[in-house]
Order: sequence, then structure tokens, then C-alpha cells
Amino acid sequence: MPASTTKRDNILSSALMLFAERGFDATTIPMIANEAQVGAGTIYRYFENKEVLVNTLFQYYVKMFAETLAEDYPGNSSIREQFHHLFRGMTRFTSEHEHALYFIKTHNGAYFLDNTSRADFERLLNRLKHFLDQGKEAGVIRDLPSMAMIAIIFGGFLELHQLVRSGNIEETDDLFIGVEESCWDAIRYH
Amino acid sequence: MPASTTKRDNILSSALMLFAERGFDATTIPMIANEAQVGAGTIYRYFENKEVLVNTLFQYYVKMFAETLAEDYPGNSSIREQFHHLFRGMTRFTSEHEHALYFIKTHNGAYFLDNTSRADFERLLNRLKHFLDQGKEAGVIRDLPSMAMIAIIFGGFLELHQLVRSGNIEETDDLFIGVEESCWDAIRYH
DNA sequence: AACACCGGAATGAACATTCATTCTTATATT
DNA sequence: AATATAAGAATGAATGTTCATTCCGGTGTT
Repeated sequence: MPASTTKRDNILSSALMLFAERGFDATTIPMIANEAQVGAGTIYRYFENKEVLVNTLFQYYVKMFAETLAEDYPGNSSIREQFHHLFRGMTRFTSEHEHALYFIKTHNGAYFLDNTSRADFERLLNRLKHFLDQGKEAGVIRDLPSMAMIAIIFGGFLELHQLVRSGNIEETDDLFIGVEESCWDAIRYH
Repeated sequence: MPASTTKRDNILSSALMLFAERGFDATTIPMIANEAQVGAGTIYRYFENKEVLVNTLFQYYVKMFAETLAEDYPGNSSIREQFHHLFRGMTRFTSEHEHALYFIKTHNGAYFLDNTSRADFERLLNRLKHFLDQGKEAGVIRDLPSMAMIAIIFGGFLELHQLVRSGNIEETDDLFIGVEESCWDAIRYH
């Protein structure tokens, strides 16, 4: 276990970017090394192999995202306000970790994830499902499969984020408020 | 170009399934050959190489999906009815080509797609955007980025389909009607 | 027998991983 | 303070493996 934490961090953030943009299987270790400005061998001083690297990354961001959502959670407020908190959490998290949510979305379920990664992801999903279930009980949220509603929310949000990032669209508060409203109308009981 | 159309079809449908389930980069030619019950070399009698194969597949299903949506399109009916037609098109298309939409969704934008594939996909998107734009003009659809709304619709639908296919949920008409309603409420102007 | 078509072993390129070597930094010695 | 020495890090060329692709012998059809 070497010292320099900045090298390890460089490797992790380069890997995150490349995995998000090209996918795990299409990114090579030399690509990561090059992006991180590090020798290829150096990566193996910090991570046993490519799979350990991707699992480390996955767990790190899944946990961090879960924490972001849990922080200051308004458990006693209305369902609508709880939803707002969650949506805000997504935007806050994504503005600090540009590629993280997209990486998680495209790699959950991949064949190389280990049990810990799967369990961490499952835990995250369960929190979201729990929120939706409470809303269903209260008659505020539609009685539809939670996973489908989660897909709607993440799909809409991440696509919006991509459009902003690629410069196709200007980032305004109204825009994100509008998409939040759209997602809310998708899941609320009418 | 050999004769047997069934071998070629076997190769294509095996490739579709594997690409959808594991992704292009994680799928090897021997895997496809094995699944299609064909020698590895045979694949090269029908397709110049792996990239030509994936582009063929991509274009084939993008075009077929576009045709499915265009068929009997109720251009003179209400926006709501047009939306219903499009949503029905997704379910119809998916019930006949189980993995096709998921494959398209996960591989559009991939580095190995050629210009024809990109253009075909663009054309499909433009039709959907055109529908949304008409709805916006009529004041029936929200003024939000079309891409974000498209992501909401496909995300919700495909996730639902996965849940059904994995057996986690029973397929009923009500279920699909419910998700259609949810997607409609996500995009309609309130 | 000539021909078309196949299968799958053989090939070579690209990749993940290893390892002998070099570089850096900290500590000890004068 | 200057120099020597060692330990730990970092490197990238070398290695073994996996894969896309090729090629050749076999099989069936006319």
C-alpha cells in the first residue's frame, strides 16, 4: 500500500470518467494510466486488478450517493417535500461528481460486480423503494412498480444532465425545476 | 454471400440477445457462434467483421422500430391518441423483438457505430421530437427538452419490460396502461 | 467429381498483468 | 550541512492470455 493519495485519486477519477464514457469493457488499463498520468504498473500498486478497481469505484460512489440522499432527510415532511429533497440530492451529487451517477446507472447489473457491490446497490434501491412505498400507502404515489418509477426519474434526470453537459442546452434553474415537476407528475397519484 | 437465411438469422438473433444482455464489448465471437450453433468462421461468411455485424443489427432494428411507429400513425387524431399509438408501438415491437429496444437504448452513441447507424438513429429521434414539438405548439405537451422526455418514456417502459421478463412482476394490461398513463402525465402540460 | 458451404483449429494482435529496474525520499553518519 | 544508504514507489518493457479473424480440411449436394 503506497503513500501518495493523489495518485490513487487520479487513477480513480480517470477510471470513473472513462468507464462512464466508454464503458468498463471498452476502456483499457493503458488508457486509464495515460489519463491519470501514471505508469500502467502503478495502477496495480493501488488495485489488485481491473475488476477490483471497478468494484472499488462502484461501491465508493453508490455509498456516497446514498449518504447524500440521507443527509438532512426530511422524514417528517410531506411526500412531495421528500421527493424534492431526493431530486435535489441527485443534482447536488451530480454537480460534484459529474460522471458518477451515469457510471452507476450503466454498470449496475454488470457481470463483473461482486457481492458487496450488488448489496450496496440493492441497499440504495431499497431506500428509494421505501420512499415510494410510503407514498403509495399515503395514497399520494401511484400504485406502479417502484423500479419503473425509479427508471423514469433517473432516466429523465440523467438525460437532462447529458444535454447540459454536451452544451446542447443551457443549464437554468427553471429547467431542473421543470424536469423535477415532470417526474413528480409521473409518479404522483392523479 | 452464402444461401442459408436461417443461419444468418440465427447469428443475428443470438448476437442481439448477447449484445443486449452483456454489451458489445463483453460479447465474443465464439459466444455468438456457440449461441447460434454455428462455427466461429461461419459468422465471417455472413458479416465482414464484428463491427459490421453490430451495425447491421443496429440499423435493422432501428429501421424496423421506426416503421412500427409509423404504421397506421393517426396523424389527425389528438396528441393523446398519437401518444397512445407510439406507446402501443413500443409494446408491440418489444413483444416481437424482445431485446431490440434495450439493445438500441444501450448502444446508441457507442464508439463503433458508423455514420449510417448514427443517421438512422437520428431519424428515429427526429420523428419522436417532431411529435413532441407538435404537442408543445398545441400547448398540450410541456416545454421541456424533448430528449429528457424521451428518456423518461423509454426508461420507464424498458424497466417495466425487464421486470416482467425477469419474472419479478406479472404482466397485465393494467400494468402497461398504468405506465403509459404515468409517462403521459410526465410529458403533458399541467 | 466439382462445387458450395461449414466447422473449428491456427494465427496474430491487443490486452491485463508482472517484474526487473530506476527514481525518490527519508534516515543515518560524518 | 553534506553525503551515504536504504526502503519504498513508480515505471514500462516483457509475459501470458484472450480474442477477432483467417484458413484449411471435411461434408453434402448437384
